[in-house]
Amino acid sequence: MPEGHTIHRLAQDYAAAFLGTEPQVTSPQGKFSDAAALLDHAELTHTEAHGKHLFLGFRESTWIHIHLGLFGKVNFGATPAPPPTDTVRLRLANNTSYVDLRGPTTCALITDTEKQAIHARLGPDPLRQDADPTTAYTRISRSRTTIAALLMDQKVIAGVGNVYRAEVLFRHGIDPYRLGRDITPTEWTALWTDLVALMREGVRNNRIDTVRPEHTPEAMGRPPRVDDHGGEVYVYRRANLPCHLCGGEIRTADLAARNLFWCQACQAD
DNA sequence: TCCTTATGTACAA
DNA sequence: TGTACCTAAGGAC
Repeated sequence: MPEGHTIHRLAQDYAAAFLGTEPQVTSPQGKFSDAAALLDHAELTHTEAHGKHLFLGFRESTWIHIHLGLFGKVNFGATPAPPPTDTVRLRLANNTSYVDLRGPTTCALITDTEKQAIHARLGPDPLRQDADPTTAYTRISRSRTTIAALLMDQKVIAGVGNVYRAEVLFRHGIDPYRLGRDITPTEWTALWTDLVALMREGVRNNRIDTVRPEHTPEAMGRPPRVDDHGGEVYVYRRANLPCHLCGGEIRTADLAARNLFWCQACQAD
């Protein structure tokens, strides 16, 4: 489930299992073998996330840059580690834990300078202490692009993906096709504040829940969710189903090659 | 067994 | 805007 909350959770989980230890580093699949050999039994000294980018720091100087893309998955376990399957790009293993990375879009050895360049091209991340939401609003308020597209643009704001995009716009009654320049400062403050809260909860629970307590299935007297993405949501992947609030049909459309979901009645300008 | 789909991004034209 | 890339699960046959 790779949106920003997943990556921040992974940074915590990698740290909990491996920080301060000198794990065996291997690439059973082979695509990362050379780099793995360089880091084998080096101390893991840092883990960090910015948006959907994960950084594992070794020996205070060298980083593994990981981006899960759409398909990447990470699996932690206790030793003894089972024999790796042939899709494991990266495995760390110490005396107590192992972790396997499969299918990442990026898994590369980078320097501190290269890492700085990645931070520089990413927008503020609601899950980071150093995030400044006004830099995002500066871009949004000048843009003729839709707010739905802007929220997915990692240069504008880092870590929001298709689920948080759809859900936060619903929670604030904002039409996804509204242009960035028509989003008021008040609306942006509310969106950002809500993203901080939702994504923090996402890290804590390792899943995305966006439905307010008063709108849960129990509170509304409707059947529990049937979707399998893991959390309780208002509109994401609920095309043609009734809106939890107004009963209208949830709409879906293609926007920049991604599926957009929204309730036309609840999200009118 | 094949086909579709997915919470993402980069690059070519 | 289209396409390529990486993997695995679920559903249609």
